[in-house]
Amino acid sequence: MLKLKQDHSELVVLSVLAAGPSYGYAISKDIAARSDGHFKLTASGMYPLLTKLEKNGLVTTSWEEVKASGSDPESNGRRRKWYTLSDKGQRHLTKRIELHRQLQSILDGFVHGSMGEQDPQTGFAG
Amino acid sequence: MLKLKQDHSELVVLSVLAAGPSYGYAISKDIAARSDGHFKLTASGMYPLLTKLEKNGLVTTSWEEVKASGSDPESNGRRRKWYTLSDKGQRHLTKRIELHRQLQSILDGFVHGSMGEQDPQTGFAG
DNA sequence: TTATGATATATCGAAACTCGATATATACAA
DNA sequence: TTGTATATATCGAGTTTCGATATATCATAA
Repeated sequence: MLKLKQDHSELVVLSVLAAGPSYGYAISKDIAARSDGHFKLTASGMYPLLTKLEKNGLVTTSWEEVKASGSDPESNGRRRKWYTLSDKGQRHLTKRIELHRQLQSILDGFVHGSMGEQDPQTGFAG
Repeated sequence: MLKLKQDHSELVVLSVLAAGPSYGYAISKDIAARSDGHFKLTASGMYPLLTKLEKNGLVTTSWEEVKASGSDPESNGRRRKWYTLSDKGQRHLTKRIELHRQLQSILDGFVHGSMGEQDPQTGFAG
């Protein structure tokens, strides 16, 4: 299990939303699935983050009432809060990715040669 | 100026020490120079980090008295605290780099294709 | 019917981290 | 003697982290 800092979480969530609107729980499952379980963004990390993104105007939101197939039409079903990447969000993501790549590039300069013998192509020794 | 989180700072400092022993101030200058000023690890970030590394046994330390060339032999000069990467520290660094590369690899999977038209080789649009 | 797990959103709070400001002291050059 | 560089270190207000907790619906099987 790899730890995701908020910075990385934001990058991943925005990237997921760049593919189309989604909601907290689905994003969480999506991240776990697409990382083979290596990344896990739990509720306590997800919702404050989504709230922050909304507050900063990077996403727009809307509620969906999820009715059960055979349920009472009068009853309130589960509620889903959908998040859609805004234009501002897309621009932010683009900059964020540029910054991420720049960081990696410089970081690699430091890391390079600090590991002794290992395959530089894969980054894994075992 | 790119922000370095403690995780990254630790990786960079350990990588610097993998090249040979150094001390706080020199490491700080080294990092600024080798990153063309993009990374800056200031005293308030550096010393707590080095103390933590020492506490965890990743580095060993020793003090050096830095005498001025023409100074009174009796006077106390400046004091330098040298940090040397321990075997445990080298093993930790190796694992840390593997983890870093694994993280990047998965992160790239999410980021890939979230930027629209741009050169995937360099990661920079402008 | 009941209980177990999945779906779904959200906050709390203790611990850890961040980073500019601050403190202290020596060395050296203008 | 004044300013800048060298050198280590802590303080503290603000932010981040993340397991625990709370609430409620839905689906399935015992």
